[in-house]
Amino acid sequence: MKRIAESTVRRLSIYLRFLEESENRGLATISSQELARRGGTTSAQVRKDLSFFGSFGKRGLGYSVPELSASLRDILGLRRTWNVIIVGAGKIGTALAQYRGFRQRGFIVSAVYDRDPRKIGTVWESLTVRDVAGIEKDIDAAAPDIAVLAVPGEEAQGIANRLVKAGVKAILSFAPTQIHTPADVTVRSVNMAMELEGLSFALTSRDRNGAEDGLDSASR
Amino acid sequence: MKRIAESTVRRLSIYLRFLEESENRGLATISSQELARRGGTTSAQVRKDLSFFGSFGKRGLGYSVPELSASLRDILGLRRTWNVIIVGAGKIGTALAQYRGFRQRGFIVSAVYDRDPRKIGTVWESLTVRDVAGIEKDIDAAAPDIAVLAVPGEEAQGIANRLVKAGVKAILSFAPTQIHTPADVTVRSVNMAMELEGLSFALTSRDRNGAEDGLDSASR
DNA sequence: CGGAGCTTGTGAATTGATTCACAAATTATG
DNA sequence: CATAATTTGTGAATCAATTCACAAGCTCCG
Ligand SMILES: NC(=O)c1ccc[n+]([C@@H]2O[C@H](COP(=O)([O-])OP(=O)(O)OC[C@H]3O[C@@H](n4cnc5c(N)ncnc54)[C@H](O)[C@@H]3O)[C@@H](O)[C@H]2O)c1
Ligand SMILES: NC(=O)c1ccc[n+]([C@@H]2O[C@H](COP(=O)([O-])OP(=O)(O)OC[C@H]3O[C@@H](n4cnc5c(N)ncnc54)[C@H](O)[C@@H]3O)[C@@H](O)[C@H]2O)c1
Repeated sequence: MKRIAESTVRRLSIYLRFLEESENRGLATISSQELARRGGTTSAQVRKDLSFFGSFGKRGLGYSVPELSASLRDILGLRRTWNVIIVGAGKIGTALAQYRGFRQRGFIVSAVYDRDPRKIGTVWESLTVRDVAGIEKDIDAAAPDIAVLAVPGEEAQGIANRLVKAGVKAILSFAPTQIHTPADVTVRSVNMAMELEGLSFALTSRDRNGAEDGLDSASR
Repeated sequence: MKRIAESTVRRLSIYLRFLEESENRGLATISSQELARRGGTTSAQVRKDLSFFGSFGKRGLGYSVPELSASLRDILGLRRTWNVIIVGAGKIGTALAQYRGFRQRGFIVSAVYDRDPRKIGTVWESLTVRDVAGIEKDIDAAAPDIAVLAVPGEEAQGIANRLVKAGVKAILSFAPTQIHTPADVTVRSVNMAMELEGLSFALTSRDRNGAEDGLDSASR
């Protein structure tokens, strides 16, 4: 099977979100053009993205909203639920653990870990913060699919190593440092400082170059 | 001036973070190779990225850590501080407002807004949550550089419109919806559900294709 | 039923990003 | 000081992603 670009996968997520919204509004069909308009891309891009996985539309008509929704959920692996653990019960870990958007899409937070004795044992909505010392044993027993890293930057690589050794194959990191893992472990990272620096760069270079040098109008 | 790719700017941020770490450890020089190893890329990529902005190294020796740090801060617009406001004093807005990493890099949160009367007026570390109704007046007076959007998805576009109208030129959104703005406003978005879906896709397609189809070993 | 009007799916062309590869510059060494 | 060992900076080549452009399929309407 062809290798799918990360940018394509990101767009599929965007299309799916808009499709679900359209589904709720009772819309029956949608064109690549409309999908593109809302997703900040072009209709050719939408069709090309979908074409990697098959042929989902009807010429002259567009795509059936419920069918394309279902196909995208299938492609993205969202027909099942995923068992997620969070390491680091700090400010960001807490926000994530309580975020309803995850559960709605099938990402079930099953455990939260920390190393601070003052946090271990505290309870948030049916989740008890556990001691990170026992994480390997827990991973062995429960085989979580995805681990979210919400520990300070200096700790992140060390925890990632432990997670990988214990068998975790997918990591979402919020640490502002690069995480290195073997090739069979997928890592995504969200680096908020980097995003702000991207804005700082854009604002600065806009000024430097005098006239507006307009980047995209829709967010990536 | 040449248009700089977003991927290049992201990598510059990564290089800078590692350079600052090296600076703290007292390292005097560093090679493109070492920078690449830590940043999860190649030495040619590092040199190419830097070459868009000038020539910073010494052949045979590498780059002076403090000089390259300073140049990158300059390029990224980090010699000044930036005035940041946060809209939405919920779970994620709270975490962000208290995050020390932002201030350390010169992003100063000057105000937080919400529309919930129970939240308006509450104080977090010297910041009082203000009523979003008055945000236009405040923007007029204080001209914040960057607005962080931490409101529910349904509210995000509406707030973005108000911000743009009031003159904001850079937005960092955490809403899981696409934000559309005129071309002279830069938007970055952090969509955590999308990141998890990317992991779901990777795990699923790995399974589907039997053998490992290894993506990158270093996070993007 | 036939033609006008859309819209998909997809090779081909184009644009963009990364990697290669090597001359030029510098340091280290004997 | 000459030679070996590094490492940068950058055109050229390659690889990847996006856009173009159009044949083919479907609907709708008279
Ligand atoms: N708070 C934010 O808004 C924000 C924004 C961007 C990035 N981040 C990043 O997210 C990470 C967490 O940030 P935070 O603000 O939540 O920090 P925090 O200090 O509030 O929380 C970190 C938590 O991790 C725990 N911890 C530390 N080492 C650990 C270990 N080895 N094992 C298990 N738990 C450990 C600490 O006890 C603490 O509870 C950091 O890397 C930070 O840079 C946070
Ligand atoms: N909590 C998380 O970990 C998390 C993770 C990913 C994404 N997000 C996204 O971040 C956003 C905020 O999430 P949250 O979990 O903090 O939600 P939340 O409900 O805790 O907070 C949202 C806040 O926005 C305020 N608000 C609503 N409409 C407003 C308006 N028009 N003007 C000003 N304030 C308004 C609400 O009063 C509330 O305080 C959402 O879009 C969510 O999808 C959150």
